[in-house]
Amino acid sequence: MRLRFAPSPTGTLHIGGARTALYNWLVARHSGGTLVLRIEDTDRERSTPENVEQILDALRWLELDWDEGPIMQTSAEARHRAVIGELLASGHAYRSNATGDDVKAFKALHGDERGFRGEDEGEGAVRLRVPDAGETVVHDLIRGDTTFAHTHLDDPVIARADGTPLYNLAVAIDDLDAGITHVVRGADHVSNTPKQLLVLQALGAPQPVYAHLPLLHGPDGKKLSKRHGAASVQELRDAGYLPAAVRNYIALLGWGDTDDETLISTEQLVQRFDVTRVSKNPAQFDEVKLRWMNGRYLRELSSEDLTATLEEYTGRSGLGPSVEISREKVQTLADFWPLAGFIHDGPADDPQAREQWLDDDGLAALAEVRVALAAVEPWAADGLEAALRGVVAVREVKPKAVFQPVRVAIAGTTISPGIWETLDVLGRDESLQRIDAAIAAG
RNA sequence: GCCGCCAUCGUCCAGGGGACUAGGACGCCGCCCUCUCACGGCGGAAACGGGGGUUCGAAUCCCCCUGGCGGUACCA
Repeated sequence: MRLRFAPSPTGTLHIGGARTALYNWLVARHSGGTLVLRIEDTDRERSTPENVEQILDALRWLELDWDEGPIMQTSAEARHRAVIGELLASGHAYRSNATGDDVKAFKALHGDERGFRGEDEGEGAVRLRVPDAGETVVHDLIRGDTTFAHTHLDDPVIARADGTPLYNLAVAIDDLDAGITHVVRGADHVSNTPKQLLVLQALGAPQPVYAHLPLLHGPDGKKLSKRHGAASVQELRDAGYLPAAVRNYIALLGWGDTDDETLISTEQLVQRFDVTRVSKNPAQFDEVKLRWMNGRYLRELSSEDLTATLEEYTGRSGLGPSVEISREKVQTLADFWPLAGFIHDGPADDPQAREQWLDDDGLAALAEVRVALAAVEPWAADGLEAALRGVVAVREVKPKAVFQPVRVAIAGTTISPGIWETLDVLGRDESLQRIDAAIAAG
């Protein structure tokens, strides 16, 4: 079994493309097949080394490897031209100057459901001759058989007038040459498939097995785009998602096991994935669910691993203690710094929080806290909690009336990790200093 | 327009003639926990697009309609 993944070289690996890559990868790993990576484009302008490298980068981040490639499709143009010549010589194709308008005119004359048939003019674009009778049926692992009557098919253009190959010719030939046995790709290609099959048939070549994946849409049912938040794996990476969580989530977009489980390790995915069970319905990408899932994966990481991941993500070091007290509160890597950055960079500036909690009552409470804290020995969460609760008891107020002013004093905002854990991490000197500063500012 | 595909909670997935009072997950709502934000726990609302068939029986099979999507390029 040989599969291929052929992303377009636009420099962005869209989520749909990522899922296609994942599914190919899962099938290959599950069956011990070979996965070939091909950068698919007949347009040299777009296939820049930078763009290709970005695609590869995204694939590597997802931790999807390949067995052969990457191969640039554009490098095979000579072969494509040879095939075109062959098709022309055998009468399976012809040259014609017919334009899109000519095709429309033909249909107006012969009826809308009648496919375009051109004349051999000896020059112009190369069109494949579709047989007048019969039909081409696409056998699909996911969708079953789809029949296309030849009478409905237009003679497709397979090469430009200058002889450069077009997509439907190029993919067919490239897959053939690469010995691809299984083509797993997006459902937007089903209508193209009969054209590719006709090329193969004209060449007397064997056809691969197809599996067309349902399309992916954004939350509004429209095409997935930046407007929906992250739309590419590069954006997902920047947004602080874990590759394992992304793999898990994306695998479930269009596929579900007989079980009702939703948290499935990649190892399990490889073991259980069955392309024939892939859904035929288009799916919507829902970042909210991905966030939830990412949080679950984040919490499964050991503190050491989480710290290392977070240090790489933020570019900071010495994050261990603050990560430890924040891990229950973040869903993505990006959530960490806004929550706990104040521990390292000093209190945040949130005037509203100060105004609300550092009023006369708050300041009075803070002053008592300052005294109580100074006596704590040793400086550890347990003793810190006891001291703070002591102040609450003496002042006979709600805990919040004491804790929030302290929080605002040390964090600058009303949201932070647990208050005594934070004081613990901050240390005696820094904590008292921040409280003093808050009292002085008030 | 034409060709083709698809149709279960708001979303993702399960159920593929009787086990369905349609199941799970995210989200939402309520309660509990609670120093904020979260985590966690418990409970709840929430779907078979419509109409015809077939059948003793249809979410499940067939047809029509509707809706969505894709293709219809000298794009990929």
